[in-house]
Amino acid sequence: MDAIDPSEFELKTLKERGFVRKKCKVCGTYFWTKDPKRETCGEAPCDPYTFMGGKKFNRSMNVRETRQYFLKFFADRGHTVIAPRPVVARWRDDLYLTSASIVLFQPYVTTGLIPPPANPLVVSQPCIRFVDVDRVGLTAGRHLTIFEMGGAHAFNRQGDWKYWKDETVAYGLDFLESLGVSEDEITLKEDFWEGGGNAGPAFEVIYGGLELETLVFMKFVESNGKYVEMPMKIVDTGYGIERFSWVSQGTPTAFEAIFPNLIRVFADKAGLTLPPSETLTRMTQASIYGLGDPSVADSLMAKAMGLSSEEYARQIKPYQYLGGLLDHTKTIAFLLSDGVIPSNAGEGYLARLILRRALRLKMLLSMEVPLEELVALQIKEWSPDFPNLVKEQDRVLELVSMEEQKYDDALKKGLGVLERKIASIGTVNEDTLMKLYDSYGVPIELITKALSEKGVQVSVPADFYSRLAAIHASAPKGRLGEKTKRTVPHEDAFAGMAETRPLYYERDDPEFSCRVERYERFPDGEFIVLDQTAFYPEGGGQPSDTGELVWDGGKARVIRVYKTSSGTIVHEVTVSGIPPAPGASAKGLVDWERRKQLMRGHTGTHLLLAAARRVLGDHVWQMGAQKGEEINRLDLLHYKPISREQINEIERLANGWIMDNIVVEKLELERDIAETAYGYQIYQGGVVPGKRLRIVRIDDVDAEACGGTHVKRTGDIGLLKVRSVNRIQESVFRFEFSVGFAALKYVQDNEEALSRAAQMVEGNTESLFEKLGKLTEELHNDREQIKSLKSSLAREYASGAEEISVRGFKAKLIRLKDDLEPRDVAVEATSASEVAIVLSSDRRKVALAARLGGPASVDFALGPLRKAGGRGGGSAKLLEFVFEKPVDDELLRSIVES
RNA sequence: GGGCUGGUAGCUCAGAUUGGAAGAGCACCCGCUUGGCGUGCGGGGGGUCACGGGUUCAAAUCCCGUCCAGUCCA
Repeated sequence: MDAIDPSEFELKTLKERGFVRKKCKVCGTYFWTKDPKRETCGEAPCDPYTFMGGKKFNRSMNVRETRQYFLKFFADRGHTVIAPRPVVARWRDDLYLTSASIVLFQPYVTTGLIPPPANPLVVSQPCIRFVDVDRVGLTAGRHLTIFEMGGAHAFNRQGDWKYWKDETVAYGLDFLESLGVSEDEITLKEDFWEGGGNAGPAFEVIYGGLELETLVFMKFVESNGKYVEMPMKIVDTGYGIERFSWVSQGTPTAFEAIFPNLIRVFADKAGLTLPPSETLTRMTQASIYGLGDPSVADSLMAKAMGLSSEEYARQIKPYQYLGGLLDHTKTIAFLLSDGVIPSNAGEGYLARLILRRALRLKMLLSMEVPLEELVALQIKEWSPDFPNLVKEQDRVLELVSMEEQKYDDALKKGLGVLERKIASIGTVNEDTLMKLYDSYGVPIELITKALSEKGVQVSVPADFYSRLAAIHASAPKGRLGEKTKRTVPHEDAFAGMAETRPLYYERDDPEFSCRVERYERFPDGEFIVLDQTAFYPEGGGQPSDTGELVWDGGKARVIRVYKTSSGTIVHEVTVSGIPPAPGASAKGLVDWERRKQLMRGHTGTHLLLAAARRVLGDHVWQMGAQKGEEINRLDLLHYKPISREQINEIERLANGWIMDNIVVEKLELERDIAETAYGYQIYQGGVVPGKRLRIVRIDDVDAEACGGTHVKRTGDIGLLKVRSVNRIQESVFRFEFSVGFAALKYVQDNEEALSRAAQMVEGNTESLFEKLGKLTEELHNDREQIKSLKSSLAREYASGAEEISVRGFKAKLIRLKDDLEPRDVAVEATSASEVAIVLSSDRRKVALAARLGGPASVDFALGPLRKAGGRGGGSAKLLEFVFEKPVDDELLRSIVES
């Protein structure tokens, strides 16, 4: 963004209250202050922290009291309090975590498509951000991965204007004043905020060196990479609940303010005595150096505190680790209880990342307690305000303990590799260090610790991480275009056409009448657009319908059907006869057996998902789905292997609902009504755009936002049979299943296969496995027998063979008459003589072997055999050669006897 | 979504660069040692070198694919 227009910040409120605009002589930011002599913006590190060392507000509030105070302040000023949402942003497909309160309203409220739940409104929203995860602890609690954002929002549009900049700034200043802060101590930094596709000018409200509020005037929306002004003008404010609580309590660091009890419990478990307040206060003062480059932060902070690096490491670092651990364990509790499953790929990696960071901090603090116990304490601490935490407690704790076990295993494995490396070559090279980290997941500090314990001098290169990043960056990029959404062919050609009226929702009839709007022929295909159609266009994992179109003088086979973003449905066809003229009336006929299978599959998918959630738990989430005439696919999120019994139970539940023949309702609901009635789980199949949602509801079994076609009653599915369940990546399981006739066919095919297998082993299906067990055993025994027969046969050949002398060693010259491997016979024959020369029955293969452990060798023959035209080679003890033509007996003799 | 490792005896792993007669430790079985247990010594059983192709006279080893597992990054 170019420089912001300064007039954006010239507000009546500020001028009336005596604020003037200045430029910070340190960071160059423009800011507003009542002190005309002020030269710096007020925020650390341009200014020192001054909010510590005593209570600066007129009241002391813990986090809950701060939240309540904040909500009441805005409720008293006409704002409606709304409930916070989960930290996992299920209602969005572009964002994973709730990172700000405005996230709740993007994109549909911010674009004006649907009205806000109230206006103006206020919410205290738990938010998770990982951007500053490196600084948590280092900055005394200024940075956290989880925090509550107090958001006061107003959504303004022409004809419905609430309030804009002046009132927003007034509220911001008044809020601080209500806490006893004088306006003289406040500065407002000019800023430009952007996120989630929106942007606008903003004020950062600074007190005592700390940013306490961000007041954003959202007025731009991103369009084709540029920001354009949008009709809606949104007040988007964020009040740092934890920071206000911190300042109000006057604690040395934020951790004591946020976790007044837990900090002591955690410290106890770590056997750690908390440093005296004065020390911590000095640490917080010095922590402005934690805002810069993290790699030098510690040495700068130690210097600022007047401590040696040893004293700093002993007194200060453990406290920072403790703060990090307090923060991380809270984040873990919230993340996991909202349904995130730790994983090595995809979104779950974020959860694993924070879990492993917590485990590392625990290690650095030499805490022996299981992480599970610490997370349980967080759940207990926060569940009065967030009851979902305790509801999901069992699963959360199970996941935490599984992750700790997993990490333990990984580290043991990695450190074992390191140990063996040291034992064998005495040291490790940089490649091994990289591999230990990249492939085994051993953190660098553990590697260095293990090395120094072993007394091995290896320094980790300073550019370790950047080299690692370079390895990852130089890796070839994956096939592009695979991820790109399937687009409508020649979409441009159909732009601007009217929406096609879909008939597939309102009627269940393969036949329909229509009018041809357009016919286009391109080198790669022919396309027809109709005024209305019963052909379902592909979408939501359901493939498009096929069928026929007939008009006067011609007809067409419909191969595939697409829907453009503007709602025009395009039929890809092969025309025979005369192409249709625009305006011609036509008749359509959908391949109904196929469509019926697809509808059964789609409704079946909903039932299977619902059954899996009943059997495995509410955390189960759809990760993808694809319908097909024969086979349907459903990928589900789950954190441990799914047993045969569970699969059977899921199948049984789904088929029970099928037998109950439940009505499948299709409802049109307002988005927020649907969300309230059924929860965010309506987005299992993906987030659907639009103001109103089509909800497919199967009594109290399942309700999902879905644009697909469904059967009328569950009984129409007939039968649902799971064919296989495979883990396609960690924590994602792919169910393949069939419905209706395809399911029946699958069962029949299986039966057929089983009975054929039984026939092959000359048994019946009952005795099949017993029979197979016997056969396997026999096979094994026979193999052993063949082996021993071969060796006795070889010994027989050896004993009957002509004995000659080769290089002074006793040798046997064997000519095989059977189809035996010369090599095997030669090896075997060395038990009878020191050297064996074996010629195959077709006289094209020669093997020479010398007895192991003896002085004899056969490498002398290498040259002559090669000279004679043989291809082959081997070792001093074993040679093997083949010849194009049968080898002459005399030639062989001359070679070996020479 | 992308990258990097790995899969060899019941277990932990070596062997893989440089293709040439499948290994070690632990566990198991037998014998000796001992009053007995442990120990020590000696011997033994146990292998589709994940699976499928390819290259080669010859593949655990090299190449391609599949499956399974781990890990890092976004």
